[in-house]
Amino acid sequence: MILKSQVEWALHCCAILAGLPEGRYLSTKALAELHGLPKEYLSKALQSLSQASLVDTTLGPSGGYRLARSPSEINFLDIVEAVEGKARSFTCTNIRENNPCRPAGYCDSKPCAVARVMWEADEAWRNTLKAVRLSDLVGTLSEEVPADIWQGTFQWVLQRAG
Amino acid sequence: MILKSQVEWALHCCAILAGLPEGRYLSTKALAELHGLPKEYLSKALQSLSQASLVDTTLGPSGGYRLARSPSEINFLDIVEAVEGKARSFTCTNIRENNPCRPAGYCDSKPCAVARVMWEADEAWRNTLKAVRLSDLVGTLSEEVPADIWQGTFQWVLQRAG
DNA sequence: CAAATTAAGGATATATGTTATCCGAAAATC
DNA sequence: GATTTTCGGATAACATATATCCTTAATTTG
Repeated sequence: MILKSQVEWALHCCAILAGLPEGRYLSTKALAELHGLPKEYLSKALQSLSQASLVDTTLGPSGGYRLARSPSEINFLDIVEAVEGKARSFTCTNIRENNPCRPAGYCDSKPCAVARVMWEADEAWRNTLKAVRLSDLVGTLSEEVPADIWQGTFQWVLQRAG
Repeated sequence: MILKSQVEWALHCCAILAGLPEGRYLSTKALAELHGLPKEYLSKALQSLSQASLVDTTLGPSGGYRLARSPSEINFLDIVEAVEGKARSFTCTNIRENNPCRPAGYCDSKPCAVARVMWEADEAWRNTLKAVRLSDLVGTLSEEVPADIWQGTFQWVLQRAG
């Protein structure tokens, strides 16, 4: 059970977009350069964010991406689900139905007890992600990343933001 | 991020083994028939349980698998990790190191803030699984599965247990 | 208006992982 | 000695993840 690397990419890109001044856009090219990622493939992750309405886009030179909402209104789960999908990590194939001792046509009233536990764990995972906002991440980063790197990065970004 | 179907299989098999009388073994063949699963491939899942010391095995006719510990001493996480591995679902590739604004040779004091959140969610998932014991599952099943199916199944099993 | 730049999306290729099957070896039972 | 079992290795089919390339349409810049 492994998340796509695109999840990591999308989270880091959103952290950068969160620090972008109002009304400005940052291109795939700049985001790819900043993180050392393959531009064309990173583009797919950003398209996922766009389809999930987490970011706005605009075309042409000076075009690119910006957050569609305030960083305090976007949480980790939003971003993870945009890239990874909303499907649960455990899928129940109802193998209890294959039990040769079951009467033909018997119908279960509840979902399988095994699946219920696995889904509960899945929900705990999602709730943890939902509880952390993008603004929290930015707060942590601005505290932990040395000031010169932090400021230098956004200076670098602003030179490339349309 | 999707768990292998072997996780589902292993959990259901353990639930059956939990109901096996002291000292008796159940074969891959019987477990595969009971759940309608490919015998050879199910065997791999059971081998994982064996390598994790969750089950004991014995060879020859009347051989097979039994739990190595009491059902109250085995939890969901034990079984899931035996099949799926203990690796975290999110792997941090440290893309912050690719930031062109970082001074050469700069070393981070803490793991990436993005990774820490993802790992926290992973731990919440694991803690939920750890909190549910195999004995809890058996308790739920014995309440919810109609008595005739429940008893019929273990009668079927006992005819095949060595 | 023309040229350059951008996001979006389709097509394709490669690598990796999951799902499965088959076989041989060693051990236990009968 | 014949049968049954677990265990491990080898292999193949299939799905998914990763990555690249190309076309199209929209937008900005000159």
